[in-house]
Amino acid sequence: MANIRDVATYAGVSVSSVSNVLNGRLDQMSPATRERIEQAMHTLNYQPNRIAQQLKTGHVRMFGLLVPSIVNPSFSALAREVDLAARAHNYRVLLGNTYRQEDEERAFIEDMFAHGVRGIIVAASDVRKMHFVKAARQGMVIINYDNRLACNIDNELRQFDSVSMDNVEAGRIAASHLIERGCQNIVLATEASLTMSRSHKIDGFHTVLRNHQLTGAQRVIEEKALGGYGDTEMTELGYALAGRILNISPRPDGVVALNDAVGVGLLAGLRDAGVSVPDEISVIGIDNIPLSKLTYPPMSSVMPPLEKMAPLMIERLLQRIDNPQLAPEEFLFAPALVSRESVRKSDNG
Amino acid sequence: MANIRDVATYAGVSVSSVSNVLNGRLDQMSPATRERIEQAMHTLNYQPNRIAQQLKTGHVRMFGLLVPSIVNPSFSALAREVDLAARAHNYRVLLGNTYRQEDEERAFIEDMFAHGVRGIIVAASDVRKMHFVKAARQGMVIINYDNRLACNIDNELRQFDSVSMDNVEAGRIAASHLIERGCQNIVLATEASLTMSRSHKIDGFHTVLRNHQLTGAQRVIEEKALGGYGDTEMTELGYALAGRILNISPRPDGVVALNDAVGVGLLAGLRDAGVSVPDEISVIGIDNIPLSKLTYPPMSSVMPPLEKMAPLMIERLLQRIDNPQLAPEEFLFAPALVSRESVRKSDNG
DNA sequence: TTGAAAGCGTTACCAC
DNA sequence: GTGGTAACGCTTTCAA
Repeated sequence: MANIRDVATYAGVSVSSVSNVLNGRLDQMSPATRERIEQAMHTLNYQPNRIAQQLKTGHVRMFGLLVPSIVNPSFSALAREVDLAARAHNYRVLLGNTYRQEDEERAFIEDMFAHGVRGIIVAASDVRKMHFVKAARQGMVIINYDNRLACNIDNELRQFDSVSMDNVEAGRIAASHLIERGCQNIVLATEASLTMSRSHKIDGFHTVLRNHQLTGAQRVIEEKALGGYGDTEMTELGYALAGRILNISPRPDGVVALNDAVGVGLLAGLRDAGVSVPDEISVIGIDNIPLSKLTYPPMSSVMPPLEKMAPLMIERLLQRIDNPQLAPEEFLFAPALVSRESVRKSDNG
Repeated sequence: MANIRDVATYAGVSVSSVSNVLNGRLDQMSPATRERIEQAMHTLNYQPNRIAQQLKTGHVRMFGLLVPSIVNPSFSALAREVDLAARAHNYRVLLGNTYRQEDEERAFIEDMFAHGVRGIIVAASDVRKMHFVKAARQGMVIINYDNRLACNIDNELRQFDSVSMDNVEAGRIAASHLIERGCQNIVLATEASLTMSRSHKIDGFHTVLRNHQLTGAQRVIEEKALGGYGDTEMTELGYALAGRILNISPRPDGVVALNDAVGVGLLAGLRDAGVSVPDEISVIGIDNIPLSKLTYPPMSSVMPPLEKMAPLMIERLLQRIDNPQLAPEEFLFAPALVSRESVRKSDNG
């Protein structure tokens, strides 16, 4: 493989001139030289060595993407969009599956440093953990996707950008949709352990309840997921919750699932119990994974605008690497309703 | 960040001694020196700079993984296993989504070269394409997953390892299972365009037909997928095929889907047509994606042993990078039946 | 057992 | 406009 020196020799110029065309400093040479150099690059099939470039400049065109598990459809969708957005800037993405294990996360961060990666996107992990904070202090630009950041954290102390769907709004949209379609007795089905995004969704749900004076009974039905980060635990949880919900009296006529995986389980559980969706109970999920359009009935959901969020994350990564002084910010994206067939039609529709 | 020189200075030794402990050449120094150096590394929190190492040695501890789309569950499962296997050797995985576009594939390969990556796994793409062949010639070690390699290619000419499930066997297992459970009139549902893995599956299917004298009628039902590499096109295809199959007379009582995505669509199509699975028609898929256990009824399938295949691929990558003379080989893995509830119970069960 | 020094392929600064 | 050259952080060879 030809290197910069070969090109220089072939074109009869100095290495620095070649480097100049490589870096777009075209004002520093005559068109003729430039022509000659480009010619040489072409005939020698020259590809600049990124590693050497990097050793000089200190960075690679790569970002890290840390996800709990790429097999989780929400995260593979994220990975795809992030990859696409990164590609648009000629960056590649390094994948890390951590299963939320701290040591895997730590190892990932160390590797990113060692490889000269300057920015990473951390999905659905508590970014306040020591290793993230330390990494940020050492100059790693970190963006937190699906915020688990306390929203009231002191702005001065904020170290990370945070990009997420407005989960309060998502909870609100889901609940309102059920009510608009005529549900009178709705509940929310969730995993028991609280994360920021989960409590935001629950907040949104409660807002709607309040506006419609639907208080009173226990309306948040929760269950602890079984251990292990199996890829179907959320679904199994949803299945279990279906039974719980059917035992409530009076029986709910609508349920919002904290996420689509739970919703899919719910659908299965209700079906096995012989309850018809949406005739007897309406179900709506949150997250809109591809699977949701394939369930029976196709499940309505609330969708994060991933194809906008991923480009923003990449944009911010780029900007903050370029200018480390830039203060981290919090970005909230408005979710949208995706109406399919798991929610009853309006009485007057 | 401390560098090797800082460590050397701090420990009062030369850079080369530090390099020696870094590279495990412990026989070349007194235990005392070694001790001192390790001490220094620790107190300075030294992390060797991989980029610099790489510039010298010429390679990074990274592999590339080229997939059509990470959102496709078969490939996210692959990505997970490959990542895991790579991690076990302290390698990281660079992801490339190509949607089977040639220019994306080419760009990916170029990037891999530029970043010093020495080995890539190419999933489900025709590896005989010029850019792969060229890359191999230039020293990139390529492993082809889910073989689209002509199996009768001259061994002398083989440039790539090929690792895949034995697709003939997979087709055979699926068809036999239907027949053992009492189906008398089985068909295979597939996308129309032929790939190696598809025709192997069809071969296996035909073998069974022959053994049971079930020849005669048209038994391979195919349909062209609509363009675009949407992530649900296979499923929509399956949905369409359901209608076609119900029109066959006499109506089939069992169908093997070329892959699980098609199978899921088939299930949906049959359900919407009011046909009960497995009572009226049995369905079995091939590939065993996580989704298949969540369908209604949970879909039986034939499973590639990914958790064995991924480590082998990494192993081979490592070996062939280490020893470029090593001849490429073809590895075939025996698939296994995953019996769920979309196939009728035996008459005598 | 240790150290000095020559690269690896680039970039960037400074002379010419 | 162009060219020379010192880094960047490491590995490796060779001499001490």
